[in-house]
Amino acid sequence: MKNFIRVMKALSDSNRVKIVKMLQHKTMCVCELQSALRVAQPTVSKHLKILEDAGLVKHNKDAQWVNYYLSDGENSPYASSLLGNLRHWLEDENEISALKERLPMIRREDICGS
Amino acid sequence: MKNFIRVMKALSDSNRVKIVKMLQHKTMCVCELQSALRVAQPTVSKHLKILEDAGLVKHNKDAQWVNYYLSDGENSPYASSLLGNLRHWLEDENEISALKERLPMIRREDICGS
DNA sequence: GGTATATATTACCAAACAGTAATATGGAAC
DNA sequence: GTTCCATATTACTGTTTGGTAATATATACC
Repeated sequence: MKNFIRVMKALSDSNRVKIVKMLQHKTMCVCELQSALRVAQPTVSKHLKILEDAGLVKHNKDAQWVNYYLSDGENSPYASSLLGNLRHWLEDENEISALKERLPMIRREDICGS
Repeated sequence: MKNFIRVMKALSDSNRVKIVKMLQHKTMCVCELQSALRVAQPTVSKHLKILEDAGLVKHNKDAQWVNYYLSDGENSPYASSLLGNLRHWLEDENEISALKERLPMIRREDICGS
């Protein structure tokens, strides 16, 4: 039950859902996500922790950057199923497609290590 | 997006998930749900409103009782999908199976109109 | 009509949550 | 070493949420 609730809660916030939808297109570091969502950096870090605790995303370190990417959900059938559904869900939402269009312009080199 | 968030939020609370799992077995009125969950009556009513707003349950009136039952999710692909998954999800959880065992003993005649 | 009962609504409280600014951590580059 | 930069953590704030008690609504029964 707790794991199920964790996944549902993680997907109950629009900024976290946006993060998942963006990570469907590419692995992103924190500063790229921050730039895409236009929120403060600690806010992004906190959201990522919640998504990771729910088994929805993972990360690995690349020098000073931390790259986040979608989990395959191997450890949670709930995460796995929802991630699968989210591949096609919300594709037509303006909030999401607008983000998707901006994605190619959001590059680490232009934002962080300027 | 708003509808998706509404469904996720609705399923982010263990008492609401329990209500859904119980309604998989039978239509129930508020006082039966209250007795099963052991919470105050307004708490149940509030949870039911949240579930209904998300398109997960429906109700109809039967004299002074209000019977709640699972929606078929026709108005929300998210509700529909989650309700489908919840048919088999959480079946092995102690919290859920304990409730299920008590279900036959929870009868409107014994609780409300005593 | 009046009373009893099932449910919904309101008003309120404590806990959880999303957000921020300030600070700490840790690796890269010098 | 020191400095710089990306990220995480802490401390705090306003808002949301789950819970309750008290009250309102609506229907059944007399």
